[in-house]
Amino acid sequence: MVTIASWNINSVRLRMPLVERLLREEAPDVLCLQEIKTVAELFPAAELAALGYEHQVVHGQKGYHGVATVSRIPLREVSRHDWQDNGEARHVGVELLGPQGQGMVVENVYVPAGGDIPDRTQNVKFGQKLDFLERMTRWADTVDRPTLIVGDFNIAPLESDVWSHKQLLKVVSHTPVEVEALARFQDAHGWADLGRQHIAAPQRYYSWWSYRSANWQTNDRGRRLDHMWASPELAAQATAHRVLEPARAWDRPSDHVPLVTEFTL
Amino acid sequence: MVTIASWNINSVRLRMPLVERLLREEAPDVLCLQEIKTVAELFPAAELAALGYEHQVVHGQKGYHGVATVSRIPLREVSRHDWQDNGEARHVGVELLGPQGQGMVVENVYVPAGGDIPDRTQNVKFGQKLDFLERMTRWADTVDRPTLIVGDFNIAPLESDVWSHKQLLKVVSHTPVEVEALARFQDAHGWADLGRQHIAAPQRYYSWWSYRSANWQTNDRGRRLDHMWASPELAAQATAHRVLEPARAWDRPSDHVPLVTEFTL
DNA sequence: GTCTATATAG
DNA sequence: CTATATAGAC
Repeated sequence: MVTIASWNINSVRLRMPLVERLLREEAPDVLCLQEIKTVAELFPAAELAALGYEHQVVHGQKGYHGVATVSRIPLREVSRHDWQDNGEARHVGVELLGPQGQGMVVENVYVPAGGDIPDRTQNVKFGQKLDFLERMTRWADTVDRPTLIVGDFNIAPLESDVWSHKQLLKVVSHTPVEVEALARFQDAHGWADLGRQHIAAPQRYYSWWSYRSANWQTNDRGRRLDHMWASPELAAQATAHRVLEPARAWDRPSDHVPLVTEFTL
Repeated sequence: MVTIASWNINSVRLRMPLVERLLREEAPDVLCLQEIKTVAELFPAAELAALGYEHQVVHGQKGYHGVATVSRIPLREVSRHDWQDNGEARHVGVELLGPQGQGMVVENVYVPAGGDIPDRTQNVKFGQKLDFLERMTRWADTVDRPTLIVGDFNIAPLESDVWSHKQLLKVVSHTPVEVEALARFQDAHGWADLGRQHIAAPQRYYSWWSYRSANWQTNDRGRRLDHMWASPELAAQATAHRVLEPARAWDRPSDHVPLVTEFTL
């Protein structure tokens, strides 16, 4: 069995106590982090190694974005895509090497948030987000081996992925143009949405609650921005999937919670 | 008996836990704070009142400087001198009104640091510091009732007020021109230096250790920048004086430690 | 080194 | 609201 987790940590240095808690409580074999907000030199490599996650690939940048995949299973970096072509660190791909993971490819991605206005002409960031998705779709066309892609997609595609479909139709992350772009990406490889494979729509499923909303626990204005998607042949081996909602209430939390999937490989 | 404390707190909002600890451990009747670094609206008035310090005068400003005097004894504000004439909040004077303090005047002052270069022509801040002291001296000429002046004077006048007289002769805070300006201020009213009245030179007496010096506890490169000076008739009633050095090692400390003096009034 | 303010991002 | 980076102050 192999367990893989994904978490937008919103500064890994600030939240190492939370990362440690996740690793102790869930003990995933692989953890994919997004928004590490640090360069590789300042990544808490030693602490993670001490916790058993000695295999690490870090694609960081100063202050913003940045992704890292750490593992108890040996792995090697196989790609670093820059789907925006602007130097931002938003993806790293690895291949698991151990007797367990055996050749499985894990793509760790942090899709751009896309700014506030859902219009290419008024908001360049929105255009960049769509461009990112389009280039990622072209890449997906070429994927020819069992692959898992996880991370913060910054899009909640389904109605039950948001607290109010109607009120979020014009809010970046849930607009039809984004949902359609994500659907094209999904179709390009036939990705299986593992989250919804285990927690089927229209069940409530959120992975992110804004810091700005005060009583987030009561109001529950969440969105499912984080995903774990698998090649069809891999999806059949995903035996369990958890959304660690309690992590949103941990001390000084990330605004995202971890997702965990178990595979029988 | 009346106990009066003075402390450059270097942001009162950030260090309220330390202020609370001081108030619980020393229980002074009056606490004079410097460098509160906040406007009066954001001063932690309610917390201090809850600790028994319900009488408060706050002369704050946004981000920089700012002084406040809080007390268990009733008091009234009697002055707010702007000895630099630039709008900075560096002084507030109060009169104690209770049956204990009875008419004692407490002047709370934060003398400008003065920049790095001890030369008026090269460094305007150094000139402003000297101007401040000169105007404060003209004011001292007029003091005609028992007065205590406390605060961060930003000058260490004696050789034993610094870790190395020789190495600090050209360092702002211990230059002869500053020491002479402070001596003129002292002579203008005949202020008694209560610190040195109780811990006589050449004994070591420091109230400040720079954040920048790494092993400040071992190297002990301190300076006596904080003072409590009294009118001659009041000085005779100062029965005890303490320098709370341990406070420099408290969690997330100020770079200054509190001074406490007890009076039999 | 440790603060505050500001700008930018999410 | 919660982050990071930077500048200025001490």
